[in-house]
Amino acid sequence: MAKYRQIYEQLAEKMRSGALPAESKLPSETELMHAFEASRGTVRKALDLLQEHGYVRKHHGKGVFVLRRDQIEFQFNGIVSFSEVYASMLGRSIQTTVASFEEIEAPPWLAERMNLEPGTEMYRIERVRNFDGENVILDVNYFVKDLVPGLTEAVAAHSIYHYIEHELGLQISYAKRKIAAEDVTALDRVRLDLHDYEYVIVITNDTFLYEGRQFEYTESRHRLDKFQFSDVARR
Amino acid sequence: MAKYRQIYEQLAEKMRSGALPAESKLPSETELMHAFEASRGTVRKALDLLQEHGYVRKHHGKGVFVLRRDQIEFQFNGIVSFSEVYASMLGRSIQTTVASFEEIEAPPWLAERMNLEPGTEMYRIERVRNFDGENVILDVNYFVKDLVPGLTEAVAAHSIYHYIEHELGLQISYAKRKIAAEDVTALDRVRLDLHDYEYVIVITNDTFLYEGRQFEYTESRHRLDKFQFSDVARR
DNA sequence: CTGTATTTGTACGTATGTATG
DNA sequence: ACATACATACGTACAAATACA
Repeated sequence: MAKYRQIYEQLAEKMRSGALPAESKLPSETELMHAFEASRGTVRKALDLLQEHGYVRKHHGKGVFVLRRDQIEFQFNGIVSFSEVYASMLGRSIQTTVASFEEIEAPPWLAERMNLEPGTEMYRIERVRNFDGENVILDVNYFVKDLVPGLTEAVAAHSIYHYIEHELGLQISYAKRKIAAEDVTALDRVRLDLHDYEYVIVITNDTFLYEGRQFEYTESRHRLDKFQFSDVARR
Repeated sequence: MAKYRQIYEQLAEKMRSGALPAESKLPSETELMHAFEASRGTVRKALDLLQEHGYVRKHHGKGVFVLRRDQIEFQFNGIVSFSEVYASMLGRSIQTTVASFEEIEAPPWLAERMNLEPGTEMYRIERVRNFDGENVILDVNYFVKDLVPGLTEAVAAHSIYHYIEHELGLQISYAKRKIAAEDVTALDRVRLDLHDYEYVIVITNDTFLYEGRQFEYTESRHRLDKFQFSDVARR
């Protein structure tokens, strides 16, 4: 692992364990240089990463300060699937059914979007989230088969992310999300209890591994009235 | 402005204008060094920023490639005000008009939400964003007068965040945001060109100063078809 | 398949600027 | 005025991934 990542990990671990408590000031860059036997640029790169990930805040001329932990954890929620976050927010349970589970070759639009070879083998999964007796969310997942081998319908019914991280031991790095309203499609009408709604809120999700390779593309399609998203942003 | 930011701006502008089209490869770091008369580290810092903001994707050993970038997009990495997001999007006509500017006492629902004394003095501002000749976004801002003194209609027409940070020197710390669809209100019908849309996407925003005091509550109401939100979630 | 050139990634060292106390 | 701490910028060297002859 790169040196600046090692420094990042060690400092992050100290913050999580409480050895570096919230509100406290980190040692200066010069001190960290000596402590880790690294150049200042390398130390700075680790600190930049910590700030980007919400662990610390740098103040020109003052120092680097540890942020409160609750905000960090909130950030962690961000990468988990929306339906799960949504469920925990409402304190109710959502029932998931796997509506479709296929192995396909990547269609051209997806291959281009994910920067894959045409014809790459993929899993395509449709899952419906039922809340209070109504189907309100449709998740369509595409996974690269090579990167996420051994996916089954049983896993899909449980938690795919848990499988990826704990069973396969893959490290998820980041996800790009986009939220927008779209016209209802024929598939939406089949899978969801739409009533008279003509639009759905669509969350597209491109998820990347630590090495920067994209292993997933997902569309999460929500009925308008059952959609809610919240987060905390920092300067 | 820092040199790496200038390089960032110039490259970003070329991508927005199409001089550097999507999918194309940027000149190598060495070429950019000579073109901008900068060191490689400086060029790299600009490229890192471009990647962080979703303009490009760097590929080890291959090069740096321009990503697709469609319609109106909210780049929500951190707290960003409207004019900051769209300042860069010149060439597409976006105009802001202040539709209403009042000094009021905090209504009960707001006092409770912001944890204020009943009757706290506030500014209430309505601003309409016109995109390609249509009014598509309505912002309703509430500011605590004591914390943001001297706000005027002229400031509101320009950039309130710029005023708060640079003129008043206040430190914004974090913002809680929520996004949901809501029924169109009478006010929406007055201010926006809604066509037949019966719903708007509403982003509510509670913004806090560094000491933890809330100074702002804002509702940003978007016409369905002109709403897009994107961000990057990291582990 | 093999070496070579190209391109980005990491790391180090140094110098100077800017904000804070 | 002075010291401290972070920000920017330059230069150099080597490693790692990729492309190509």
